[in-house]
Amino acid sequence: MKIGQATIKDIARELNVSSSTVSRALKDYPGISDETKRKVKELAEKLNYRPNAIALSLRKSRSFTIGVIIPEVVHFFFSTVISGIEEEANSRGYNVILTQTNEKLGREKSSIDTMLSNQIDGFLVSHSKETEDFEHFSKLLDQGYPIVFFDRVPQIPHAVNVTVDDYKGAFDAVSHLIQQGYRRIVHLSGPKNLTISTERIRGYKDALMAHGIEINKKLIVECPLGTDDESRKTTRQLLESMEERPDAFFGNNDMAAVGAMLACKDWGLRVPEDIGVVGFSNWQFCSMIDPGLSSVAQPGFQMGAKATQLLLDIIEKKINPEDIKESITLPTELLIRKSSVR
Amino acid sequence: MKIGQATIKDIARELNVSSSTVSRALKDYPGISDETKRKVKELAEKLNYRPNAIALSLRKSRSFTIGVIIPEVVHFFFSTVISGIEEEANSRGYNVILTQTNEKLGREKSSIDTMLSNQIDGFLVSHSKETEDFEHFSKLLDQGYPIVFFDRVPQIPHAVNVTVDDYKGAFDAVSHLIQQGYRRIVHLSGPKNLTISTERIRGYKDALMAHGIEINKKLIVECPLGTDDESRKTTRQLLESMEERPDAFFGNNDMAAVGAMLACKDWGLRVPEDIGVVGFSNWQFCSMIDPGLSSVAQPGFQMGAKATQLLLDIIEKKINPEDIKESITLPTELLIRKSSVR
DNA sequence: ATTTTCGATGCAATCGGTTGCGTTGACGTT
DNA sequence: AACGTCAACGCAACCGATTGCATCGAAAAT
Repeated sequence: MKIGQATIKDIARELNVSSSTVSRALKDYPGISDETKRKVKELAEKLNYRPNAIALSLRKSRSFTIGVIIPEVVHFFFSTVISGIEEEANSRGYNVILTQTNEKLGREKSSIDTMLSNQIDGFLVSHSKETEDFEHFSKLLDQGYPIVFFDRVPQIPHAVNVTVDDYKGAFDAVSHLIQQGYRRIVHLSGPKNLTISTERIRGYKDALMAHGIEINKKLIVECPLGTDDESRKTTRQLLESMEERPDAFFGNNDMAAVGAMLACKDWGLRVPEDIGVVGFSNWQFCSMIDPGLSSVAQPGFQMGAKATQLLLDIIEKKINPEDIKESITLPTELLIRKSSVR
Repeated sequence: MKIGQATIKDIARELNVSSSTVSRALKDYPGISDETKRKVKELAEKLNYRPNAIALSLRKSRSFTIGVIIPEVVHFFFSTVISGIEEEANSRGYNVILTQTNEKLGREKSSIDTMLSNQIDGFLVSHSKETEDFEHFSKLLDQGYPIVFFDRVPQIPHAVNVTVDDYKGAFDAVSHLIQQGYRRIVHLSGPKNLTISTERIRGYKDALMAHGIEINKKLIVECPLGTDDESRKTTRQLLESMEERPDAFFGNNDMAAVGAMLACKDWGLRVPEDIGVVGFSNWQFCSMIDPGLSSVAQPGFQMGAKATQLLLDIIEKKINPEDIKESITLPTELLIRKSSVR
């Protein structure tokens, strides 16, 4: 494109050979004289020749591009995942095209459409909060398109999923709170239609049960947005309405945990003396706030890299998606800071 | 691609017409009978036909894809910009392909190469910290490729740049500190080869001078990494070594400001009573920490959207880059929180 | 009845690169 | 001299869609 991008034909014309010869010379095929190869390569260098990837894509029906569909870019965890994706894809010679759904199902579907038009070689998907029906994905899988889901994974049999160990992360976090002597532990949960949310709820419940603490459904409060403002309000209402006040908060994410922490401070409670708080994700700010926020670290970069690695292996037929029986689960790690230690 | 993506030829064969007829029927060209149009569209719908964007790109020498080159994805400000880019590009029918340089000049150059191979229609660039020579960009401009630079803009005459008003942001921040009675104000600056850094330094100096305070070069300390750890150490050293201690910190970014704040707390100083702190960027965590961090907000989303809008207008020849005389500057806004008010 | 007109459609080149197969000519062999 | 061998290269089809320029047949005009 543009004025002056040299093509194989330009080289061929200049050297009075056919374009096939140029093509073969550039790729060191046998059956081309060294002399010709030399001349072709020289001229290619001089003209600053760059193969046209579009033409190649058309011919090979391969674009060496993968499509990433993600709820939000401005999100510490997701941006970390993107970084991992970008690194791995780049090192294996693939491009990354990116769309964010802003949590809208409609944009998820239209993203798929434009990506299909662009002949991408495979999808990396973390679905939106609105997505409850996964047919638009299973249709793609049936048609044979490679897809790897990460973090927000759908309930589709035989889908290749990469997640972190949400269950164990939650279990560890809540166990830690219990060991520190907290008993009435609130879980500020995520939307119930997300597997990550239900897994964390499961971890929360199991940790309580493992320590002989009865589960009180009133202590599981949904914070669908996951913002600090939302959880701040929710927490205040909770403190106002409950006869016996909670003594700890386990947030589905760090923003929710911070919101709870701020609400408790507003209410005159001290963290960690009166209230223990643990978050999930280990966002950057956890170590910057006072007191430092304990949090369950999720390896976002590794998740992106691993998902990409799987996808490219599937695309390049190095592995068969049907051989992957269960979800890939990456370990989480509880990082203990001041907010939960008394 | 893949098994079963229908093409125009499939439709043509099935209907016993030529592919030209199908192409024209789909686009409602005159000269095709209504009957044929109906049949073609019906079958296209049934076969779930999607035009092959790759073939179109080859034919038109246009890919409807723009390339974004950015230092880091995991960065609140840049991810916000990406979000703006993605929104604007998407709404105008363009794809976004993304690469991060991780602040490496080499990756900046290789990104350009692969993007050129992929026939992208234009570039959006924020250059790396390593980049001090801009020839690889000016060469592209000479060849006629549309480029819009944002935030980290190069010193190339006639380049189209989108920045925020770094100078005024810094000027306002420092003026505010002075008004609050702080006098010995340290500036934790960014790398000197970035225009954004030098502009902020200029704003810092001018604010001091405007209030009749002498500039002390020892109070301008470079924090090239811009991490909280780095500035925490730098600040500690500063507190240890100076005979007359500073009473305020203006950070080149929020991380640096937080680092300073933490170091001061470690040192037994109170914020804002003993030390005033102002950051730059207004990251999410500014309102979550205690005390809340005053900061200069930069409109990242708007910057991304504006830069994309300009780029697409140049690509579509709606505007001529040469008509854009000066840099586009977006307003900054000082948000005052507790960290700088006594 | 012959010519003109025009609606409806097909042919073939094109974008840039790849690749199976055929062609050419120099050389060696019998 | 006649034939086989092989290195070196060209031809043309192909990937999917677009588009200027035929072409064809039937209705309208003469």
